[in-house]
Amino acid sequence: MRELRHDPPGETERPERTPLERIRRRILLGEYGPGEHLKEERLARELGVSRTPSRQALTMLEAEGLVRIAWNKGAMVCAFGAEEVWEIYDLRAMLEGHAARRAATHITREEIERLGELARVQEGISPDEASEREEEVRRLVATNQEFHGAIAAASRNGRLQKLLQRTVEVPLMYKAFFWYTPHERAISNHYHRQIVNALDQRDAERADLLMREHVYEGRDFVIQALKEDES
Amino acid sequence: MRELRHDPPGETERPERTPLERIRRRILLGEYGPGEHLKEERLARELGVSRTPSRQALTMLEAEGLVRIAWNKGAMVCAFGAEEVWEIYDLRAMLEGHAARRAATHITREEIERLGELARVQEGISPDEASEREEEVRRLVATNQEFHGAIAAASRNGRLQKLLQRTVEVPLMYKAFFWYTPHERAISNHYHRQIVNALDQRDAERADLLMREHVYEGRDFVIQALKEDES
DNA sequence: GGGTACGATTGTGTATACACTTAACGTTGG
DNA sequence: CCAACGTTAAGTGTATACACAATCGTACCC
Repeated sequence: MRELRHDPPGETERPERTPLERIRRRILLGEYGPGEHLKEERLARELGVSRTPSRQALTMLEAEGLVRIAWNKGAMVCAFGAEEVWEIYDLRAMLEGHAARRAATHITREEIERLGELARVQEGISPDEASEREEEVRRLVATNQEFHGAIAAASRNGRLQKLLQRTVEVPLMYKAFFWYTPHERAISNHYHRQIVNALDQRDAERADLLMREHVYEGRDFVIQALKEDES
Repeated sequence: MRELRHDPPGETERPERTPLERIRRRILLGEYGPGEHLKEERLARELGVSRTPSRQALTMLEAEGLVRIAWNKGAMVCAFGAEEVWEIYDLRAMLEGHAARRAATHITREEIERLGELARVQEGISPDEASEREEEVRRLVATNQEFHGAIAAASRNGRLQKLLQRTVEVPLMYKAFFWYTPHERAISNHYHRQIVNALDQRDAERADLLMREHVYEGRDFVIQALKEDES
């Protein structure tokens, strides 16, 4: 049963990500639903490792706020109610606004270029493309993440960057884009462009303002969709 | 060698805290200095457990930002330069200001009473008491922590509360209170009182403002002391 | 018939065993 | 003398073993 060499014969590199990343991904994609009990042994089996790394991954995921671990009971995927989602966006708006403010004074010209490019790319991802909706949303999420991630990086505050990663990554964010109508996408794209402009003009105050409002509008939309879903 | 019962004979309860708490405490108290390599086996020995829990504690401490773990190299206690401490206080001011702002609308009368009491207690802890300086500072830190913790709790945002815990505890490594002169203590106490007043009057804007300034002044002092220490 | 106590099952918490990596040191050849 | 290499010691990463806790079902007693 036990593998003497950790790599199975014929598979020299490790193309798969770490257990942590794989479990996180499954949670964010909804493969492990809210409230689901994540048993260490099952995870270990599914990832092809032993309980030790799977357990460690769960520990890290708890620190990230994606699962809750109760003593002698194990880990369960966090379920967020409307109230809690509101709070998370509240935090996110503040943190990301602050990041944008700092970015205005620290960001380089190349980074601004990149942000502009990302904004344009995202505008180019429209429903009338020939791709599947699933794939389209996936690209939308990826582009959006890189945009916001780049601003976090430009804040030049490593801790803020980490905090943001952990605050922004919530399962709902993935679903949110599914619900976006062309109108909402256009508005979102508008804010992205305006934010790039503000950064380009080194206008910290306005970058902060725009980012906060951008996040707030995202919140409004998610909350609304959530409440419709609950009722 | 192996203990069949986890409690050694004669020691029925477990008065000591979990490995995580104990290691964290030692880091914050400076028993494990900045940059020190925390080897899993040594920690395990010192805590009287095996490598498994000690390793898990280190994983959590990394999530808290007190320790950095490099692959196949292990954990080392984070060392913060003046630049990084500045950034941490930057975050703390924003987060704690936000918490105060939210607290102004959510806090109960009993909590306000408690805050007032804590402020008074802290004012009562003065150098001319008959206690030792070590003990005096310990009580100062405890009271101060409870004050700020109570406001975080009153923000009614669990996530914000957790973020604050992790952001606030870092500067404690620098034992700022040891350096506080009577004058600085008086100023700090003044802000505490003013914050309680603002909360009592449900003045969110002012609570935010006061808290931010309070933190900024703490930062100035720590940074100054840090730079004098470096030179 | 229902509630309780007990046992079996399942799952977590911790200890230990072993593979693999890193680095530290000593050795040898230039 | 030093540089390159092999060897060894120390430390991390992972698998497995086993003790303990929780949970659930069942049988027994009232």
